[in-house]
Amino acid sequence: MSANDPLKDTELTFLLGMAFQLALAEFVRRLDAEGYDDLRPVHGLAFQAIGAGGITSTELATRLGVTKQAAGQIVTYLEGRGYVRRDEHAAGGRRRLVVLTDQGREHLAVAGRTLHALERRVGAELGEGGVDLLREQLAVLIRELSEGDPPPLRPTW
Amino acid sequence: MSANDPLKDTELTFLLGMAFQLALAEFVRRLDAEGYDDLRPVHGLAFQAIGAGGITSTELATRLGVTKQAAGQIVTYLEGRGYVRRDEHAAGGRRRLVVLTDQGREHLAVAGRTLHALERRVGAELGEGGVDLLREQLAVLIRELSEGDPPPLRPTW
DNA sequence: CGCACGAGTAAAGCACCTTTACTTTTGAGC
DNA sequence: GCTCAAAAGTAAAGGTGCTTTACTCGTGCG
Repeated sequence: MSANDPLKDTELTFLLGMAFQLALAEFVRRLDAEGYDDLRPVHGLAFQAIGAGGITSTELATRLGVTKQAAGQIVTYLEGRGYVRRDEHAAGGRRRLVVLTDQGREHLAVAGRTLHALERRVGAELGEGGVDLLREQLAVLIRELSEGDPPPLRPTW
Repeated sequence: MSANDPLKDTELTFLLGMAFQLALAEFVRRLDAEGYDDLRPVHGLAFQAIGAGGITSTELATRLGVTKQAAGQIVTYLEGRGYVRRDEHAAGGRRRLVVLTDQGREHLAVAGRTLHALERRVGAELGEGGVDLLREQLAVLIRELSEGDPPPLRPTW
């Protein structure tokens, strides 16, 4: 019943954790190999959140589920590395719009390709429905537990 | 295509992360409500790893993917709280066998019930195949990315 | 009986986030 | 126009929890 497959006895919550950490570790490992060894996992989330349109530090903080000071530190780090820039914000005020530099956009593209390659690799092993079915199931779970808007993806437990 | 459902545009890796963190947060929230507010997520993993048979600190360290010092600190904390005990180890040496106390076993039982309730709640929302299909897909993903034995579930990214 | 090895412990270091406290800019109400 | 609350951002210290470095203890092998 169990001796031959420890995963059978592992709680769903922990299966999710293992799957996440393995996927993330593989993602970071590949990026390291591409020369992005100055970026931590949380930076990947930041890049996704900044995206094409830019974002304010405070909004980034919300998306990452951390304080705005922490978000500010992350932005400063990425700025120092040349991945992002603090521009004027159209809405004025004290606001600054954090946008990707060319280098940042390039990284985002590489990260996207890497994640998609990973997804394809996993999809090839999944049975019928493939990765789309898994995605849909995860979406159902997320909607059920978050009761509405997508939750922040915090860098620590 | 996307404006109405941000999850559609979210990378699989990050969906896994959100699902994991939501499930874990709900788990901890329920345990808090039951009076276990002295326990952090990593302790849940420790309880699972110690289980019925006990474990050594070093083995626990491996399972959690941390140093043995960190594992020792966790054990000391749980010991101080009355959840575990350091017994003699049958194999002798400097080894100590970390085992659950009655209080620890009770917590493990409560945690198990809580996780199963969570799993049922999610399962009710999932379509055909239900939670078993999701578990199997996650197992496939984990086996693919870990190439063999189940990976540690580290407390930080 | 000497010694390497593995378990465990101790203490300092450090990474990364939070807390507390402040400044700057805007806009709404009187 | 002036006041002031609200929100963005910044600064600096604090804290948690892990790692690093370095050690001790017990065993078994030669």
